[in-house]
Amino acid sequence: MKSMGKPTINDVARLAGVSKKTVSRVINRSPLLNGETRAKVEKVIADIGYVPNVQARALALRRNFLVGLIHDNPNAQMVMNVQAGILEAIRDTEFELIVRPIDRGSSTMLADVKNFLERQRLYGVLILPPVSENDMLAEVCREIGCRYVRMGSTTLDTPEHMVASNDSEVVREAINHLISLGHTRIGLIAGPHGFRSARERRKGFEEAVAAAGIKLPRSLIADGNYTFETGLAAADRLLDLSPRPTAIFASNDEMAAASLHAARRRGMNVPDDLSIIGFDDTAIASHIWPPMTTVHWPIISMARSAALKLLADFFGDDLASEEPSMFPSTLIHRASVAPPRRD
Amino acid sequence: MKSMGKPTINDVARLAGVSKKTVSRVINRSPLLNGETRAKVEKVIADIGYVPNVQARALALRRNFLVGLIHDNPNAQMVMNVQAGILEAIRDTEFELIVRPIDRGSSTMLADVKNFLERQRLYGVLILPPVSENDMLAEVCREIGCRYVRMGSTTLDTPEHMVASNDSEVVREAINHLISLGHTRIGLIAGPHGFRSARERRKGFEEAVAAAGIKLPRSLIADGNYTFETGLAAADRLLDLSPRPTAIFASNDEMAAASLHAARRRGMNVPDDLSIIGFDDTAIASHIWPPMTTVHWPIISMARSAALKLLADFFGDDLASEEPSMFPSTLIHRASVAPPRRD
DNA sequence: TTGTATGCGTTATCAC
DNA sequence: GTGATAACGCATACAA
Repeated sequence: MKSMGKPTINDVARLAGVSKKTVSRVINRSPLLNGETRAKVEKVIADIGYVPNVQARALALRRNFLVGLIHDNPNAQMVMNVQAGILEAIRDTEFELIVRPIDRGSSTMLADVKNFLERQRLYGVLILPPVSENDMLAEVCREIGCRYVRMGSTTLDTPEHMVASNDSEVVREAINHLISLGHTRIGLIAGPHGFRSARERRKGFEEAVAAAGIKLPRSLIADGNYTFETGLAAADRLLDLSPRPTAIFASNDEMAAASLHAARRRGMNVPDDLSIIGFDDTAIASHIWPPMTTVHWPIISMARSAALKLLADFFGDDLASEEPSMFPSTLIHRASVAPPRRD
Repeated sequence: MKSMGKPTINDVARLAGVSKKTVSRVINRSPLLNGETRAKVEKVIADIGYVPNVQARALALRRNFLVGLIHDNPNAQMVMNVQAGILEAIRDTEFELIVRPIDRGSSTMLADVKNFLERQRLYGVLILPPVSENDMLAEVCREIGCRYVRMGSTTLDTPEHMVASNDSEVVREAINHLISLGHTRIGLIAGPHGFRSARERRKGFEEAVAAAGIKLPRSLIADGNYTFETGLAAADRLLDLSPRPTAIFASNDEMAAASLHAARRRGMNVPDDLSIIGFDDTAIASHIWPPMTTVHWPIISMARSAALKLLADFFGDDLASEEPSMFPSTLIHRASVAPPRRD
């Protein structure tokens, strides 16, 4: 009896009276296999509790059954949501999730990622914004032959490599809502330059304002960095203006929460003295007081779908490859918006 | 020239005129090696850009260079913080992080984890609360021979397998602070039964109240589940009481934020009508208005330290094994606490 | 449909 | 100190 330790494919083959290759075929669901043989092998596998060795398999296949998540410090809640979506997609499969944060400013970023992908030989990677907007990164994946799917705020790649939302459109809708309520002095807290999502959201804002024939002084646009602190500074700049804006659209929830914070710090009332709309619909939006009107960004669904796309040829194309590539965001009405106060 | 694709250990051996094993010794820093031979091999490695194949290595060593994170749905911010801490510890090493959420109610949980560990052959795993409190899980790790470090709110294991905080102690301090301000009707929103952290925090609360000679009607303790929604319900129950509590200690920030939400929904003012203290010091605590007094739980440091402990024998014991096992939490004073209003 | 021989790239054994 | 050879456990090519 050589069956020390964990049973291997050899043990199964010996006990079932077949060759290793046959066992291998059973495991990999080869279609051309006698039903009886298959049943016999499967019984042995179940009996002795055989589990294929992933390392050996990875070596032979030159490929791991790991899904990578590449991201560059967007906010915590978003990364968690994405992870939740991916994990939902790979639940009950043999895939596992490996997390890889990178430093988008770093000059060695591309080389780092390349190194990472070559070393780990992942089955595929999901790339989050904002790094997902970097075309060279996608090019690296293609070069190496690593599957990839990018997430973003607008279409960046072909459908099988992309899952996107329609940010500019939904922001237009949000701003129109403010305008229809009577707001004309609306401030924008923009996201960081270079972020496609920031550009798209700003574009939607500017288009809506322009379409309504409202002229937009440059001072009503304050730059933020998607963080609470920069949001606070931007909101303060906006609220120092005279006349003050009666509404603020912040390019993400953190900065929107910061606007609320800044307003209340000055003793202002939301929404009576100031209406606020955020973007993302993260937990904080519904947890703060008053509950905040915001754009629901279907990040979990997007991530799940992206993961399914990534695994399309594993699942056999039928389902996964038909995953949608566009996920419309929607405006969620809560309590941080009201008509402007009559002066 | 057989050097297609990526260079292997064979290429290095051939070019350097030595055997594979010698190259292997260089890679693994074997002490018994001629300095000249080593230099020669290292030059070739650098010249052709050889990188060891992790899959082959994993197969031969029966062990991967992966660190696992096992957790069961604590809040998002906490998981992200832990990931940040781990990633900080393994930055610039060959280790990668693999994330594994599990279902603590599931009857197959232990088997699932065992399966996961046996399949992936991780270098080690970090276990987050509340599952970290499950001794059988640790036993599974030991059985399999997988390194592990548990995180928790009190000592659960030997120092090399444990990183803990002193929850009951710091909660006592927090409650004493309320009492010193003149509060005598203090409500507790407890965490879920079965969570050690919940028990520790409740213990600290009860001890402080008892020590001050305050009698604690059962009605002043409301059960929550560490989620915003259950916090909301618990806070409502507390605020429906007559007389109302003048202060609430919530066992985590989410429930504390919910208490603030509930109070403001009734038109109450925080801290004038109600003082609130939370636990964790997650982002929401400082982002909401008023900024919330809470207990800072040094989760990132704990996670980093836990990861270093896990990698202790890889790094060579000197540094990592001296990582502290106890991380004291501290009370952060912000604006959600004030003396009780005179009736 | 099934079996045989061989490769994947590393580490371990045990000689020299 | 160093090298030949055998694991490690699975998949692929090609035969049968």
